[in-house]
Amino acid sequence: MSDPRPGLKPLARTRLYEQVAQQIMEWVRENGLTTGDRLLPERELATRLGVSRATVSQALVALEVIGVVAVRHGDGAVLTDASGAAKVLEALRAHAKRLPDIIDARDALETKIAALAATRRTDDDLAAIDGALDVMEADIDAGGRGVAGDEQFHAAITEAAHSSLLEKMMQQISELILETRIESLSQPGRPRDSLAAHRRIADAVRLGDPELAAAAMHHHVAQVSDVAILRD
Amino acid sequence: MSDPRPGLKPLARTRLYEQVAQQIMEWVRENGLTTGDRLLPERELATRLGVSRATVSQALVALEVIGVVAVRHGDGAVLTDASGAAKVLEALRAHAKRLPDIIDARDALETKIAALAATRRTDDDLAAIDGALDVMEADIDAGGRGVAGDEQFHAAITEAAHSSLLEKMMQQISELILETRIESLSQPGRPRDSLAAHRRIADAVRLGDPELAAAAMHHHVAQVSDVAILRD
DNA sequence: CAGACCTATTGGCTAGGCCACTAGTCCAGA
DNA sequence: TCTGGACTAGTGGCCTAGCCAATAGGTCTG
Repeated sequence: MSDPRPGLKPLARTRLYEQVAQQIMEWVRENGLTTGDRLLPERELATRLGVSRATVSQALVALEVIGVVAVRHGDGAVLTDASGAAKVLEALRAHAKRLPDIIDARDALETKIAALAATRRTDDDLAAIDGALDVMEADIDAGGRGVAGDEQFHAAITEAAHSSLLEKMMQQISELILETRIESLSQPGRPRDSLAAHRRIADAVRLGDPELAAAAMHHHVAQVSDVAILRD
Repeated sequence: MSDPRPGLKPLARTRLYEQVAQQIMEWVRENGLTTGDRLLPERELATRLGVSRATVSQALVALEVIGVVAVRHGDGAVLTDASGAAKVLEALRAHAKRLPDIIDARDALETKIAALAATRRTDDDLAAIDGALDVMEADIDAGGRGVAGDEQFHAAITEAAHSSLLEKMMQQISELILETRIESLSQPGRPRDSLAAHRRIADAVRLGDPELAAAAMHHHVAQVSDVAILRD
């Protein structure tokens, strides 16, 4: 592993683990490995590539972060679907044009999130939720539409559900949701109704009643969607 | 290094480097470091965090791959995107792929999907669903576990919901499900029971009763998840 | 003052080792 | 027969110790 030409190469700075990772992927491609197939053991990769095991390990970390492989203690490194989260997200956006779809997805996620929040919320979570409601109310009192507080509220509820996966999925569709949310709140008289609906959700979460929370959230989403659909 | 949610357990296996990366980014945020600032030397990080330098190096590789730091030989590791600090934590957390989270998400999506399928299914959809049940039953009669039919069934239900967004999200989830091998674990040695549960869902969809369908699906997911957790 | 030359500091990588986990095998007991 | 436990081989996880290479910043010299 010696640099062939020490003379002129200012930017050739590649880490060894990058080359190793590249070679591994090349090997995978050449041998036509697919999802679920197991890579060679670290020790063998190390000897075959003429590097130390630590470097191979770094390469696997890189591949793992990228999402190409999953390294399993005591078992080995297996290939996972090469279509990373980025591609999924893109596909998501491409398919997400229809508003009703967005509403369906939002209902699915937020209803469950509300139920989970009711059972898992900590006191801190509750404080955050109440804080969001205060922000929303203050804004509405001042003549605003409470958009910021609305967003903050849903973020707080999501946080209180303590489920990273659901949180991630909510983020994926959050921008899409924002549009419908703004439209809804721009209807006269809506902000007050919306605030009340949020209060009902918050109360259910406070009580720790998952079914009530889910029902309240479902009602809220349906209410908001009404307007969006009418205007569609 | 405390898990925020103790009650639920086992799959929390995180690599040390992930924790190290999280702590580094946390430290960055606490000290208000921004783009261009230099991190502590690897050796010092190692001693401060009580891990080996190799592990710190792995963490830096991960952060480098994500794109938040650039490691410069002889100089140090500098932040390239301080704004990404929050995202990193979340990405790493998401990478932990905890089983309970996946179950939560699956429940959220499939319940809604079942309800939608009940209201939107066409006759063709229904035929596909019944076909999947037939496949499952035949397989079980032949001594199999009906895995293929099971997959087919859920795909048919998802199809019947006619929501491309939810479908995409389910695809995302199913990848995770496969990775954590829930599928294999979730075969409760009693394929007949599983078949019966599927029948109940199909019947509710046939009747066009969204609430019943949702309830049946929820029960099914809960049943499957129970087994997975118990057997772990 | 400008340039060459040290030198401390830092990352890059290796070597070797021990431990923990996984899966398969085999054997004893119900 | 079948279940469950012990054993074993193979694997990744992480550590210790060390040397090499690059960088930055000082100091020395002309």
